[in-house]
Amino acid sequence: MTKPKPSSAEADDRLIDTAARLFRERGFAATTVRQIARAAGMLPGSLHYRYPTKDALLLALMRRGVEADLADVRAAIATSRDPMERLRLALRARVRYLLSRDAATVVLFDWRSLKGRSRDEMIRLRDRYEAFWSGLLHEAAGAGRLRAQVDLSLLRFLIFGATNWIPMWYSAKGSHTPDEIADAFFDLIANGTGERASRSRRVPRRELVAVGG
Amino acid sequence: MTKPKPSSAEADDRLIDTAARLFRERGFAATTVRQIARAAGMLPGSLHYRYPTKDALLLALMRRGVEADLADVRAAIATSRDPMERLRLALRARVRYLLSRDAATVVLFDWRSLKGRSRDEMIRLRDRYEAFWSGLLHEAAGAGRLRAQVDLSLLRFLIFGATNWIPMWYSAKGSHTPDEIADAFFDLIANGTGERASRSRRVPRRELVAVGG
Amino acid sequence: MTKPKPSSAEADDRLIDTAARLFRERGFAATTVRQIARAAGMLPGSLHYRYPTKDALLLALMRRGVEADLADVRAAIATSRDPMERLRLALRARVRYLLSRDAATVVLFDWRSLKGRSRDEMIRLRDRYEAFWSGLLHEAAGAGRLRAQVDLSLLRFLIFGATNWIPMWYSAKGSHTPDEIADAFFDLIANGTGERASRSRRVPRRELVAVGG
Amino acid sequence: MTKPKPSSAEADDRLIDTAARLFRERGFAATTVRQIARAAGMLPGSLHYRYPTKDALLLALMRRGVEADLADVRAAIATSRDPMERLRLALRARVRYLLSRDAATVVLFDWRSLKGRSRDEMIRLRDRYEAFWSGLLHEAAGAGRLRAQVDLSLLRFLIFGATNWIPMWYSAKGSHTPDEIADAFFDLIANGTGERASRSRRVPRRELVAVGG
DNA sequence: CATGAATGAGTGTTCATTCAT
DNA sequence: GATGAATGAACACTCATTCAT
Repeated sequence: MTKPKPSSAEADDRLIDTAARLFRERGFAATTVRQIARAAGMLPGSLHYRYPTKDALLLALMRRGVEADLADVRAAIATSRDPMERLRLALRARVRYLLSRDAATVVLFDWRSLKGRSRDEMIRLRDRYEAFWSGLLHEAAGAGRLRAQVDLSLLRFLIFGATNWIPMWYSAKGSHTPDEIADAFFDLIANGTGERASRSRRVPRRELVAVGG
Repeated sequence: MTKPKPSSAEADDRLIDTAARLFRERGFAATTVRQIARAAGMLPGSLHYRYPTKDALLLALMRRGVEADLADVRAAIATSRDPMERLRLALRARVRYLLSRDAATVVLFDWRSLKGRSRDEMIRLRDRYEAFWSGLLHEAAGAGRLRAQVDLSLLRFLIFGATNWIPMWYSAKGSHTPDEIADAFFDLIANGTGERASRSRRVPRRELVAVGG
Repeated sequence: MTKPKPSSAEADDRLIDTAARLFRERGFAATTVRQIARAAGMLPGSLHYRYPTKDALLLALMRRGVEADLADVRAAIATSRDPMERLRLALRARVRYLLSRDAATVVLFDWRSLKGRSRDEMIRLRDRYEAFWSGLLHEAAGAGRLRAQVDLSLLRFLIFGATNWIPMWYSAKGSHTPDEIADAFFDLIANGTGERASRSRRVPRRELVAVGG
Repeated sequence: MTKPKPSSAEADDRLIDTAARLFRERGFAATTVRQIARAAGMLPGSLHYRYPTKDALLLALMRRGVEADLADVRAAIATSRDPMERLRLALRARVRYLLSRDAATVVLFDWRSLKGRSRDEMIRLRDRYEAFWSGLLHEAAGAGRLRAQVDLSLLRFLIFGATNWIPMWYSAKGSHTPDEIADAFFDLIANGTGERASRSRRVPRRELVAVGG
């Protein structure tokens, strides 16, 4: 029941995935269409048959990326109604996504390569994505789960920065799983680095100590 | 008493600064030497007279960058002996540096463009820089100023990620100064997002217990 | 029945022939790929599509040259079994070849432009070619057709030098055909410039005998 | 009594000699003025101070070369009045000259690099040189020392070719001195390769007689 | 007189893109 | 529909030459 010939959609996927991998490894500008075509088992002409320009390929790749990202995160948080839990789940999904999809890294680091309308579109998508996370944070703040002094905008930037940077140092051979990293970051951001007990001077606060565990 | 002609060192600086700006704006691979030369008010030949290759220019630019960075941070923390204060001052210096020097961003995002020995050298410099920050964190941990459970390595990655990402969203016209951003990040990381007072005052805060689960 | 479009092989030949002509006229280093491309009716990009570098074009051109050379000479001598006749036929073929193929002159005068492996390969081919001629000379010497005192190595160098230099002065409008030149050279080398009759008839002619001493 | 500073003439000589060596090793077009200047211990500007263009340097070098050549050969033959001996001495001087002066090889192989008037001048000098050798050969022919059938023009080309090619294979570590090579060539050309004794002894050897036409 | 920093036209080469098949 | 040979504009870089000092 396998298809005798790769369907158009299959070849498209292969192209997108190959391009995403190469763009992540070397950057968009430093990757040639020949390299992509060869790695995908075709010739430059065939690549351009599917995507008229290199820019179009990048845009297609990024579009898929951000859509899948948002879908993943939305699906992840659907299982809980608790604002902080939803944040934690969103963070987990985000980190998992960043580390499993080459396109994610490409979206983060190569959006400068887009020009004109493509660029505008990606900025629009990024804004939508940020708005979604802002929503999550406001949810938590509105429920009184964040200190009043916290600047939600800066908090979002901190979370984005910390997570977006993970692909720069993460190694699959390292000692942490994506979920462990996400949880550790969440704990650090939620509870801070300070010794709670000493600061509040009071009782042990076991439950909080347990959090990062 | 100004020099009637740009000295060699001045022309060098102008070149480095111009290149850093363009590399930050468009990326190393997407910037042509002609663009750099023209923006610096010279011709391609003159650029190559000073830096034999585009790669050499990138390396020179990065070398200056990391050296100035470490020097700035070291100078900033010298005014205090309190580990947490030193961390806060280091963070301030780091953020100020990232936002004032184009080369800083280039070091972060274009090190992949280096090859061979240049790449090795930059990795060595980066490791030295990370070791310095590790030292700062261990200092604080050793003084009992960080919760024992905190993974210092992940903490460092969180700090690096959050700060390294600032140039991606910072706007000089925005409402925060670099120091305010640094302090806000420091506060978030040190104290977390949770309500301190309410926590010690109120009921068990189950939701937080659940978080780490 | 002519092909409506130049086949790939035809374009290759045209390129090689054009390059050979220009290299012979101006030398390899003094010829630009643009000149070659234009003379062959194409653009620089098309030239590099067939030969990745200027060096590769030179090597390909030389390879063809030496192979055709040796093949021509081998074919020419196959019609005789007399060692001296074979030498004469080889010389004729060699001269004809030198004057009909631009690549021959390029091989002689531009091999210094090759580097690394290409150079090694050409030196290997040249050695093979010289060994072939050494064989022809030893054949003649072994058959007692050369004076015993003749240094075969120097004789070969004399023959090579005299013939290799022909393209430097030969003009198609001149009064000698390639075969006439070859035969004249052969005669001079085989019989010398001296008066045969007088020598065999008369007294010792010491002075001449002494000359070669 | 040594000069404290290199005189203008000394620097000129050093420049010419260095350029001659490099041109011989790599060819004129493949040698840069920077390489020449550096090898001569100066900077490009200083080189151009003495010779306005690279072409002018080549011309100066060649001029010196051909003049010294003719002077050497003329001096060498002055010691004898016997036409054949004079030829032998001229050949010796020519070979010695070719192997001791880089400029000699440059004159032979890089005259194509000259353009316009420089080229015309060198051709004029070359013609004068050839005329001188033609004179030597006519002298010998007029004295009845060459077979009547010998084409003096082709004989001259043979001699020039054989000798001009010597720098291509000569090695100072080889087993022959320049004079030995010259004498061997002279002997071969004067007496040929054939067995004198056998020729006069045996039957006609028609085939060989026929060869020279 | 001599220099060496600076030049800009030109080099070999790359590469996204096209188009005849 | 899909290919791959061919394109030409643009690239990083070279180098003979200039000129202010």
